[in-house]
Amino acid sequence: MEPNPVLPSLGQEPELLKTVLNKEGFRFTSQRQKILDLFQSSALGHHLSAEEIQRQLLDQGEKISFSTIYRALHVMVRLDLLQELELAEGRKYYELNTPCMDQHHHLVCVHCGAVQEFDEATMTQVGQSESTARGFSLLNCTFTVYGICPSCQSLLS
Amino acid sequence: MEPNPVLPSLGQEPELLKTVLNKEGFRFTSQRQKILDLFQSSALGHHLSAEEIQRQLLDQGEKISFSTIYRALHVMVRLDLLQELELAEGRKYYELNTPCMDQHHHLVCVHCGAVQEFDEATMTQVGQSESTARGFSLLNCTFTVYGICPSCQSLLS
DNA sequence: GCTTTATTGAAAATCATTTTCGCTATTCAT
DNA sequence: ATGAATAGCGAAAATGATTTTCAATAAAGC
Ligand SMILES: [Mn+2]
Ligand SMILES: [Mn+2]
Ligand SMILES: [Zn+2]
Ligand SMILES: [Zn+2]
Repeated sequence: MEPNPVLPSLGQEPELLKTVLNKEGFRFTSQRQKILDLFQSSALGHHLSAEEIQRQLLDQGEKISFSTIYRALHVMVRLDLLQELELAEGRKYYELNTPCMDQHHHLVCVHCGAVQEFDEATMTQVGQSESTARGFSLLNCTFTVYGICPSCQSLLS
Repeated sequence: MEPNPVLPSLGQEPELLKTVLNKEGFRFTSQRQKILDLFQSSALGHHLSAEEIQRQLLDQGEKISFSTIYRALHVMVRLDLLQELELAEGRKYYELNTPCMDQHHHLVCVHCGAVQEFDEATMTQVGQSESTARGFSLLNCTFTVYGICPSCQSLLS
């Protein structure tokens, strides 16, 4: 559960989140700051769903409604602070956004839901070349590998 | 709208779908055959949602309920006849399954929803090596590139 | 400070998908 | 073929994550 030391500390200081929000006509609120803080303080490589965000904030004494959580997530995705992921069925996950060049990808255990991250420069290149080859302007690309993790393999065998 | 000439003609003859179903304890029904037929007769590279399946069947005079469509889709995914895709928000798409080695990937226009397919052997290799390196048993991997297609670019500029 | 209006929380709405249940149709043994 | 056992069907209700509504609140900017 260490704070992420690698990423630029956007929102680490309240100043910055407010600046980014106001630049686009959004308002700074304590709820949005708390949600961003949660991402900044959660373990590197951890992905949060709306439900987990609400539970964790509640654990630290902050009661925030789902409407507010979902609205905050959408705003932060639009501002490129967060990235939305479709790792598992039924719900979306969010993580701090990493600059396009350092994009990472995911290996998901379909049995227990464990997620591992990996970098692969090749991916971004392929995504880039495929999209330009067809005249698309690239927004982002996701590479997700589904399998069964070692511990689930031993449980199932 | 040509029938797909490349894939093995599973279900092209009623015999085969029945065989595959019965082998796993499922029953052959006319609804399941009609749904599979729809995939076989739709254009290569076309992806169908449950709603589109119902509409297209209705257009050809076959009324099938959503419960039946969803159940048939799940069965056929379990039997490896179909593959489930998460191309766009909010709904799932299905397509005839291609053998693992010939897996293809998708380029999606986030504005109009247009989908293009591309092959990229590299992907499967990376998925394979990443999963074995971490002790995962690989099930499948998806590479999806999001962008804006040429015609939407000109509309928006 | 004061005005404007974006944001909030609670509750209701949405909407793709799943489940329930009584009836029908397929399978398989006779 | 015939019949028993039961998987699958359709209609309608339920589910569950996400979105919207709306009255009250609180940022932003002058
Ligand atoms: Mn990640
Ligand atoms: Mn495809
Ligand atoms: Zn696992
Ligand atoms: Zn487009």
